Amino acid sequence: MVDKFVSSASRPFGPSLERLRAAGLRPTRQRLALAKLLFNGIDCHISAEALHEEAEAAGIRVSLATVYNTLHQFTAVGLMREIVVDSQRSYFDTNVSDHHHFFHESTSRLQDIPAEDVRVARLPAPPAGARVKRIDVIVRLEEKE
Amino acid sequence: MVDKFVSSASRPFGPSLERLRAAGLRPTRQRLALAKLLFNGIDCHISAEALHEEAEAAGIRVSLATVYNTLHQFTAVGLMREIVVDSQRSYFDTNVSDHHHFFHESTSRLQDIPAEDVRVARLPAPPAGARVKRIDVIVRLEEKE
DNA sequence: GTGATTGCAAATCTTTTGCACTAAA
DNA sequence: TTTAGTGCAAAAGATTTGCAATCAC
Repeated sequence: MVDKFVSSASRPFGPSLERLRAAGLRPTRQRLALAKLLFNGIDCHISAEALHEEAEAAGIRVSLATVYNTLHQFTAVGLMREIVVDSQRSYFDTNVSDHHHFFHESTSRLQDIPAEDVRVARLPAPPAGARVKRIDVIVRLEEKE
Repeated sequence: MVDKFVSSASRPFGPSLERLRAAGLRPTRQRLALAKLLFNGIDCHISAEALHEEAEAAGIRVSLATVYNTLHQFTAVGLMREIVVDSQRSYFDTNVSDHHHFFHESTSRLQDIPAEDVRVARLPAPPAGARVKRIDVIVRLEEKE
């Protein structure tokens, strides 16, 4: 088995492999396959169930438990982040840069709002002993009539 | 906001009964008891499970299913609102005025931020066909050091 | 009385866990 | 070989549902 890819010129598995290696995650078949689905250059917001279905549709054999594990691992190492908009289901976002979201409640679809497009001003100081970890702005949308 | 207690002398069941009637909800024993726990003048953020425990501690006999029903009914008629901060558990807020939240992740505790203390500026226009239903700002806090 | 409301237990749904098995290093 | 990672099925929580019993009006 080839265990070293010396140059980026020959990347039979694409950049996903290096991405996982750089994050300290062992590049297993399942992680590589999911990474390829997720980090294809298009920012995506997805639930575990949806990713599992997408994987099956792509002919990738992964268990749902592994999809959950993988999404949480990717989140833990900063490759993704979790978005909390629905108390029944978790969504994960491949865009880890500072930004916010529109949430279409009727379709449960998420859409990015660049950080520059929102200014959160005059925020009171956090209570003593606490530090701001992140500010989430969720603009909930409903259908117009 | 506190003027509801002014003429409580003439209201044998307190303001809860009228509050329910005004909302078009039949004032059953369970709804009245939960309303009294919830609308005591202090804004509170609570989960269904926690309210159920609080009710039991107060000697009120209510099933958890009824607590869920009641919280959703109160929310539907505008007496409360749901706050989504944790994908595993729902929180309900007795403060239905426009405001935002600090969320202490280590303790799962919520704290109000008055609307005046946050300015969300330069928000892009919502996509066509959609209307802004609400803007939620959640300031996630972690413990310092 | 009549229809709304409740309790209870079972069902559902999402997410996690335990453990034997497989695969990366 | 050695240990991390995986699948599977079962478990765990949170929430909902179905239906007979009960309550408000």
